[in-house]
This record gives sequence, structure tokens and C-alpha cells, in this order.
Amino acid sequence: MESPEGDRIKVLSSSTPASSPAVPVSSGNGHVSPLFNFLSNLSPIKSVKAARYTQRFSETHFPTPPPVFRTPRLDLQRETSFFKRPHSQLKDYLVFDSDKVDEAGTDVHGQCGNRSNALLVPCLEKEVHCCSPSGGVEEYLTDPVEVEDFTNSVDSHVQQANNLHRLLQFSFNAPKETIPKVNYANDGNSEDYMLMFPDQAKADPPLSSLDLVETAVDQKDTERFDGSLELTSKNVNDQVESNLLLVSRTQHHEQYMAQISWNVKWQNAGDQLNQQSSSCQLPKSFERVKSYKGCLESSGSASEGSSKEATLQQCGTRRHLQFETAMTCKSTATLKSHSSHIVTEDADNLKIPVSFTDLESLIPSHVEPRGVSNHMEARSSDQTIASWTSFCPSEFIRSTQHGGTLSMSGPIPSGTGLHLNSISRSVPMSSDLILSNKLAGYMSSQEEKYTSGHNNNLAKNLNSCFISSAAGELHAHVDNNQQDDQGVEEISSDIFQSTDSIKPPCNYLHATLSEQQAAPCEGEILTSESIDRVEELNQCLHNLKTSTFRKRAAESEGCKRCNCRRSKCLKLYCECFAAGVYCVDSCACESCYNKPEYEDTVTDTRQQIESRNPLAFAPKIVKHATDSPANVLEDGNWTTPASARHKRGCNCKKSKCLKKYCECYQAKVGCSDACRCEDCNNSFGKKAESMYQRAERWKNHSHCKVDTTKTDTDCSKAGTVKQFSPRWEEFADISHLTPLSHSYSGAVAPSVSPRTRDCPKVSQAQLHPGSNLKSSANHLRWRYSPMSCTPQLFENKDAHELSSENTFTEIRKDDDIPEILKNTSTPTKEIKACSPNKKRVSPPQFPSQELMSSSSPGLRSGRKFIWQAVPSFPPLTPYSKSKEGISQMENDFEQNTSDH
DNA sequence: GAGTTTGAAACT
DNA sequence: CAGTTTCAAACTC
Repeated sequence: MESPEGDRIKVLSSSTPASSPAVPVSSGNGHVSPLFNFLSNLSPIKSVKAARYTQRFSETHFPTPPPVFRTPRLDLQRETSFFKRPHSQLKDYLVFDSDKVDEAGTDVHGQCGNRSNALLVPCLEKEVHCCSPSGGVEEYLTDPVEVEDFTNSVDSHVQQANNLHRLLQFSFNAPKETIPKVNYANDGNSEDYMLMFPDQAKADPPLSSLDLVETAVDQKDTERFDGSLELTSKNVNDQVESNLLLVSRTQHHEQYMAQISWNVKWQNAGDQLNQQSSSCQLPKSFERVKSYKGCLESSGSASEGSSKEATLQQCGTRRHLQFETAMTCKSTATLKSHSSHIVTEDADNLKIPVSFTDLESLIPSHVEPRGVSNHMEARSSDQTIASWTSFCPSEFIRSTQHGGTLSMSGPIPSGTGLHLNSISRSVPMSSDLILSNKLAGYMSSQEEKYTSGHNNNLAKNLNSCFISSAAGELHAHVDNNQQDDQGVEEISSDIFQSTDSIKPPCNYLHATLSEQQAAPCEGEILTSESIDRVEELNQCLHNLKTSTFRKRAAESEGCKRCNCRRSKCLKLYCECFAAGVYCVDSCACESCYNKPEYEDTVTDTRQQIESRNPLAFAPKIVKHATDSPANVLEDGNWTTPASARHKRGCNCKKSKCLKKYCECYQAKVGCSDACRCEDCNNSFGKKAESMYQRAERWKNHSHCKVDTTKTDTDCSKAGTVKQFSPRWEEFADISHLTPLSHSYSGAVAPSVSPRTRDCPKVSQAQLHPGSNLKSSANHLRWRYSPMSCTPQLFENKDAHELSSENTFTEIRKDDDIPEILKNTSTPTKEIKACSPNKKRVSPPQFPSQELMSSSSPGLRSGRKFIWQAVPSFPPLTPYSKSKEGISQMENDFEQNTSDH
């Protein structure tokens, strides 16, 4: 009898807690935003970690939110929310690093009592009921224009402010204030609370018309605190003055404020974090705006217009909240729902603002110390993330008031197979990419459900879990769709059982469940009770990680069946295991250990596998905007490039990629340059003929006509050796992974000239003269195509579509262009290097990571090369042949042609 | 359903 | 890291 224990021990000994970039480039349902990828890859200097994040980001389905950058900038540092709000609504406390605060002379923290380094600052918790239950994922991002319009119309809906009290009351119980320093402006009058910075109150007339929804510390404290928060950019401060002080008379307005704040925060976060590095003080205040479906009901007087606005705000709120999740840099906090308090205990840095969970929405307000698992991250630059992670060592756990709902991060389709690695890896490893992304996406979809049918039942609102552990974050998500009591209980139970597996070294932001609602908000930061709760939470998360998700994933996948006999279902041979799900009864496997009762073994095994290949459990098929031009079939027809491809490509030898042996074919995706298949005939898309092959064919065609004395073989060799870079194929691989790839899979001309057949990419460009969808990658290919193809490119008067002149110039100037690209003469052995049969040295990776991690000198060179080119957008100016290089190439081409 | 083929995964 | 072995799915009969 084989025991999993042996394996387990082995696994344990070899498992690497290190980073396991789980990075699905793209989940099956997501598209990588070209813009986002572009932004993510702007900087050629990236840490590995950053790369991972990038990948994670790239996998997010959310398009880059341009609107975010259109909103007014806010000063992150000054965003310390000095809010005014009715005392009855003061529930949240921000704990800032006492060191920083003390410098500012604040004594607030001293009154908190029990944390030497923690400052509790009352912060506002915005709980707004949003009238619009709608707001699906598609509404995730609010059109900035609409938001602006909304702003203008806010005053017209002032009457809704009257609903604020109701909303607040509805949302939470009045916490017991334990922070003496807090002054409540306009006690009991929710309509007239002004939230302002001391220096801004005067300067911002527009505010006079706005109602303050929030409570704030008294101005004195505010000033102190503000001073302590002085950070960096004045630009941001200026912007903050114009925006942060926005006070909404209505909850809609409030949401709008939050949105703007967060948008600005995000926009600035990357820059500031980068600039401020470890000394950076993250944005402080976190406004939690929650949209409740009950909003409309509670504010029945809301006009239709306001309802619409509410919808918009809700959308904005989503974004806001998501962004918010990432803000907890360096903070360890304990969050208690209802009166969520956040405790930060980072001695070195000012704790970052903690957001406050919304009772209903379950939207993660959590700030993630490592900034890893949020969609917010996905939207931030790599640098930003890196910065955060660099100085956010603490673990952070956040849960929402709704009982254990931890911060959530992304949209996970209900029932969608949750990648096991995403879950399990989170604990030992620094981050979970897949899950976070899924959670991020999921959030939006679930929010709507909540808004439409929420109640205060914590259990039923348990929607997601998020844990950030020392090594990383554990993201756990509970499918809200499965809100059956049993399911909820199971989840809740799991949540509170998972203490052991996750033992974050630091304090946690801790939220309790329903008891929290009843529990008064006490100023205590970490009590024994809190610790217990944390432990419970850990246990819960652990269980979620290992059990709940997998189980549900397996159930949802349903179709997964394995028949393993010797692998114990603990190897990637096992489809279930590879899919990150437990085997089910219907499996015919033998000696199966891929079961919940062996979850530890499974987890360990997974970790071991991931240690070898961090992406082992990542989706094999990545959707992407193909940059591959249509392929040329033997009959001269074109195939349409697939919108998705196998991440690593196949290696078929005999099946011709026409059977399910071929992973590409099985996944119903076309083969790509990444494939090493031979004689590919994939019906979903043949692998693009490599430049090498193309050139060879071309050479054979032309050379042999000229020199009939040569055999075909000779011709082939001559052409190959003479004209092709041995690593061209590698470039092809890279290029099709470049983030700026665009899809232009439209129909192509049915007929192509012989020439274009030799240079399909160019040809296609020609066939699409008006297209703006040319990828940089393709530009590169064209530019560096063998002479046989290049001339055509440059002959094309529409070549501007194909390449950016600037880019081209850049590349040409790049001294680091691989020699292989500079030298048309290529050693034979190098040709071997690009053999289609060549094994891939590095595991498949996402675009950025692939570039980053490549150990191949050729790839490195290529990477540099690519980076130069990737940022290039479609050229703004018509292509010009004036460039020396181009002219030279043309001449070469002509010469070459004439020779033949 | 048994046997074969195939290619990914794992191993050396 | 290239070659080999193991493995289980896919396929054939």
C-alpha cells in the first residue's frame, strides 16, 4: 500500500515556499488589455516579483481603466481622511504608524491605549446605499464622463442626503467610540458634515454646497495628522485639495467622492510609491463606499435620475473599492467589522489607510501589504506594485463585517474552477495571482447580487475571503451563488477553522462575523479575542483554500474525470489534479490521493510541482489578442489566427496537431509560434510558418531557379544559413507574447501573391491598409525579417501601418540588437537553435515574465529589443523611407533580387 | 474493452 | 539540459 505520506515528506522537504507566480496570463474568459499590458511593460527594468504581478495583472479581465486617469488627482499622502461624521456613524478607526503620527504631534494614539505604535484615528466609513442594483461587471468601470456629469447634478439631489442617516443606521450599529480625540462635527446631522483639510476649507467654495457625510477628527488633530502625512508630490497635494475635500450631500455624491479619491490614489500610487520607495507613506484614508441595493429602497424618494447616478456611482464604487484593496501597504491591521478598526503595527512606516468594509458589498476594503492580490494591482504599474511589496512586509487580513467575509479581490465566475494552485500556493508563497484575479472579476458580478438581495445576515453575505499572509496572501473566495445555508455554513465554518494553516507573522486586520455587528466597536487593537478571531480566520481561509474551492471547482467542472492508476492523482498526468480540483466519485482513478482527506498531501505535492514549474497549474490556454498574422496554408489560403493559444505550445510529431493528443487542438486553439509541432495541420489554426521555414522555402524557390546546379537541399541550406537568424523563431515567440499585440483576425484576402506568401505578415499588413491593429511584435518581425521579406515591407507605402518610424529608429539605434539580427550570415549551429524541435528551456510564461525570465542570451537580447519596440504605438506619422536603414535594406533587397 | 499510439510530464 | 522513461489520454480495432 502506497502511502501518500512518503510522498508528502518528500514534497515537504523539497517544496519551495518561494514565489510561485501563479500567473495565468489570461483566464479563459478574459482578454488581456493591450493597453494594460503596454503599461505594464513599459519599464524594461522589472524585478521578478514585478513581473509576476504584471502577469497577474495581465490576466485580469478588466480593461485598463482609462477613466481612472481622467479623474482629478488626489494627494495620496494627504488623503488621510479627516472626516467629519456623526458620532453615531463613526465606526472605523485607522491605525497609523505611531512613529509618523507622533512626529506630527498627535496624541491620539496614546489614547488608544494598547498599541505602542498604533494610532487609532477614527475614520469614516461610508456606507451608502446605492439605488441601483444593476451594475454588472460590465459596469465595473464608470465612464468618467458620466461621473462628471453626475457631479454636476449632485446638487440637484441634495434631498437624498436625508437618507444618509437611514443608510448609516441600516448599515451598522453605532460603535462605541474609544477614541477620545475625535470630534464629531455636526453631531447627528448627516447632511452638513464637512470633510476638509484645514487648509482647504477656505479655498474650496464648491464645498460649501456639499454636505459632509463623514466624521472627522477635529481640525486640530487633523492638522497634526496631516502634517505627519506630508509626503511627496505637491502636484498631488494640489489635486487633493481640489478633490479630496469633496463632500457629498447625498450618498451618491459620497460615492462619487470615493471614486475620485481612489481613482486619483491609484493613478498616483504608482508614481508616488516608486518615488517614495520605502519611505513612502501610503494614502491614508480610505473611504469605503458601499452600494447597497437597499439604497433605493431606503431612499425611496430618489429620483430616477438619481438612481441612474447611483448606478454610475456604484460602478465607480466598485472600482474604487477594488483599488482600495491594495492600499494597505505595510499595514497589519485588525479590522472589526461594523466598527472596523484597522490596526497597523509597522514600526517603520506610517500605516496605510485601511478601508472599511462594507457590510453588504463584501467588497474588499482591505489594503494589502504586499499589494499582490488585488485587481487594483492589476491596474497599477509594476513599479507600484513592486514598491508596495517592497515595503509592505506585514501580513494583512481583512474581513468584512459580514462575518468573515474577507476582502475580496476579483471576479470569479461562480463555480468556475478555481485553480488549486491559486489557493494553496497563497499560503506558503508570496502571492496568489490566479485567484486574486478571479476574485477581482468575481466581485463585480457578485456585488450586483448582493445589492439586489442583500441582508445583514453575515453568513449569507459571506462572499469572499482574503488573507494576506506573511509570505503572501491567501485569497479565498466563496461563491455567493451558493448561498444555500449549508453552503454558507460550510464556508463560514471553514473560515473559522483555518487558523492553523495560515500563520501570518504579524497582526491581522481582523473582522469578525455577525458577532461583530452586535459587538460594540472598541478601540482595542488586538485583544486576545481578536487574536482568537484571527486564528479562526486563518483556519477558515485555510479550509477554503484547500477544500471549499477545490470541492466546488471540482463540482463545477463536473466533466473532469481521470483514470489514473499509478500517479495517485498527484501528478499533472491527472487531469483532475492538473485542473486543481479534487477527484470525484465518478473518477476511475486508483489509489487516489487527490481527495479532500488528503488535502495536505495534495497541497504539498502541488507546491512541489510548482517549485519546478510555477506555472504548472496555470491555465494552458491563454486568450490573447493574437498578434500573429494570418497563416498561409499550403494552398495559399489564409487561416485566421486564433484568439487564444496554448501557452507553451504543443510538441506534436505525428498527430499533425489534428488529434486530441495535441493540446492545442484539444483546446480548440490554433497552434502558434510557441509550438514546436511538426507538420502542423491544426484545423483551428496552423502554426505560423516560421521565418526560418518561410525563408527556406523562399530561398529554395528563388535560389534554385537561379542556380539549377544546386540540389534542393543545398538551396535550402544556403538560403537558411545565409539569410536567417537562428533565433528568429524565438523572436517570434516573444513577439507573439508582447503585450501590445492586437487582434486583427479579420478576413484576409483570399489570394495572395507569391511574394506575400513568402512574407505573410507583410502581406497581411498590406491587406489591411487601414488597420490600426498592427502589433509591435509584428513590426519587429517585419523590420527584422530576412531580406527576402523586408523589402516588401518597406516598399509598401502604407508601411506606416506596419511599423512606427520612431520605433524603428529606436531599434536601429539599439546597440544591443542581437548580432544575429545584425548579421545576415548565420552559423549553422544557430539554425539548430531555432529548430522547431528545439525544446523550450524555460517554462511557459506570460508575456512579461517570459521576457524576464528567459535565460537564453538570444532571448535576452530579443527581450531588450522587444522592449524597445513594444511601447511604440501605431505611428502617428506616415511611414517614411527616409531612414538610412530602410533605404539600405531596400537596396539590399533590390540587390538580392537582382542577383536572383 | 483491450490494445496501441501519442505526447506531456517526470525523471535521469 | 538533452535524452529517456513514465504516464494517462486519445485513439483504433
